[in-house]
Amino acid sequence: MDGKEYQSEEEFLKEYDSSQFEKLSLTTDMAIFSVSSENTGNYRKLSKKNFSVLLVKRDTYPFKGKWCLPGGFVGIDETIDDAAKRILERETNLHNIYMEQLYTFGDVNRDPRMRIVSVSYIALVDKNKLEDCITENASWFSMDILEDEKEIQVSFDNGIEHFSIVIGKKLKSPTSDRYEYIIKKNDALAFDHAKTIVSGISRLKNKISYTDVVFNMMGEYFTLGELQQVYEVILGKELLDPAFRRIIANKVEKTDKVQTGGGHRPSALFRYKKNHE
Amino acid sequence: MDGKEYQSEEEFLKEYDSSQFEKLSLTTDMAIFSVSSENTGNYRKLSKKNFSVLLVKRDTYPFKGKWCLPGGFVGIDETIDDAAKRILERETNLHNIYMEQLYTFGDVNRDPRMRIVSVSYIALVDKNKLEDCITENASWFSMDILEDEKEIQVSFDNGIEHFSIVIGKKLKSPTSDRYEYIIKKNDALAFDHAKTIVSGISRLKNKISYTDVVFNMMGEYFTLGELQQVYEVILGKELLDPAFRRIIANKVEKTDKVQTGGGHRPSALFRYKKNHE
DNA sequence: TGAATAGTGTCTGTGAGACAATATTAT
DNA sequence: ATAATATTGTCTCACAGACACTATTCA
Repeated sequence: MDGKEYQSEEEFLKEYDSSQFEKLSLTTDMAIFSVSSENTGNYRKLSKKNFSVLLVKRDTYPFKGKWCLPGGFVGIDETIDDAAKRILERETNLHNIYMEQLYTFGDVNRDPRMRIVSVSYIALVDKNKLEDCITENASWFSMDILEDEKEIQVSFDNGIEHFSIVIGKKLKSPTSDRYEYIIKKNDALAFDHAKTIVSGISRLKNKISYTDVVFNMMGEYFTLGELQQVYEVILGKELLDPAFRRIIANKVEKTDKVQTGGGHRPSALFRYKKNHE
Repeated sequence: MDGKEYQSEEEFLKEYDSSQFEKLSLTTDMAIFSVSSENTGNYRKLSKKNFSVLLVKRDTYPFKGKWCLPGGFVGIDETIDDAAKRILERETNLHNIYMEQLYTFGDVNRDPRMRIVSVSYIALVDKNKLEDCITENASWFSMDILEDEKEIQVSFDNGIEHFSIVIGKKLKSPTSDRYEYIIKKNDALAFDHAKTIVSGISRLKNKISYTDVVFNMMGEYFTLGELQQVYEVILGKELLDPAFRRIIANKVEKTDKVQTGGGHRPSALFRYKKNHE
């Protein structure tokens, strides 16, 4: 595959439809993220929030019984974005979901059936609409993430099943921020989707601090405490109130609505301010 | 392509090899960037630097006579990264080049021949080795970039030919930093490579400020003035000396070599410091 | 009343922007 | 001597981290 030398671009391109370059199958897989809430029992306390991902149980070989990301094939007359959108809507029953291309995985043996290249996406779902998008075989898993210099450990839990993965990280180059991920432990996730999930988490974690993507996970109205919890759960660390409020100050606008009933001072409801400076 | 409803994941996956999902061709295209130098005539002055990209002239249809990014098909038994590396080495005669995946372009009609999806990469070449990698039909073009809120204009020049493109930008979502690019003017570049180049420029422009990727474009030894020029040319703006030196202070280490002969105070030669804090 | 969250004030240190000043060379 | 770059000093202002304090609700 590698040895042949081409004398010119012309010669090379002439071979574009030769049998040397067999066509292959293309799929898209989506890491659909949101933040789930869990009651604490204490009426005063806020609900515990969990960074969550939507997984689908495979009931056919290969990887029968394992969990995987929602995905499907890209049609020959269909844009990759369109395919991703189609799959997203089929899997969540929701529309107008935020979605962005993540990475294209192309290892030769990532699918045992045949050569399949996967263009992965991340998608973000309103945390108040988790219930609306549980279709057959799909389930939200909360994720507990432990990360250090060398590896990432993620524990998944959907209330019934529990499993965890360990992924090693290695910088692709000392000059870059790109990691090569190596699956060290994975009993429950199909294909290379463990890598996709970890890449997606990393993308979102970065992006939350320099874009407004979080608001795709919020309802129209939200309290700042709620918003802060979402930041904290994604970043995996606690934030100081005043600092947090400074950061998001010009991204949101206060409405005249308030939220009461929590056994504590009521909180103002805010709204995302589009086109802020 | 869109209408069919699947009762289950199983039913869906059963069809994985059905004719509904025809296989397609996959290529990779590379935006290979570097910084070229141009003599100023004045012995005192530093050479003028230009942000540059390597283009290849097509001598076959479609787009015969147009310029395009180096690229080629991904083999059925070949990783996408391997294909990219193979093409990069074929096109530049250089090894150990920095390379990272950029974006996967999958519009249905992006290639007039047939459905071809392209996984694009950016690559960065040592600015002292530009001459080493001019193969047949390939040429370095310097780029003059004018950017505002709505569009990007890039003028290309290789000393013989000159042309320019205009690309409109539109945020894909108000919450994101992702742009959709629309080609407004393009007479000289084949396929959708104008978009690829603009995406690549944008990626590099961002990445230069939070990673060390610049050093892939520098030789082993360099002066801080030279390094600053490279930053300036990529960022498209001038930097203040003290600020710049503060930023890169712990990324580089001073060597005992100096560079003289410039009609001005000699400059210390620095080296990239790997594993800095 | 007290537990819990909501919301604000302010001190401090870090770091970027800006400008000024000095150093050193080849012609 | 001069034009050009090399290099360092320092002032100021913006902003993040940290901590303290006040406000308000409901079982």
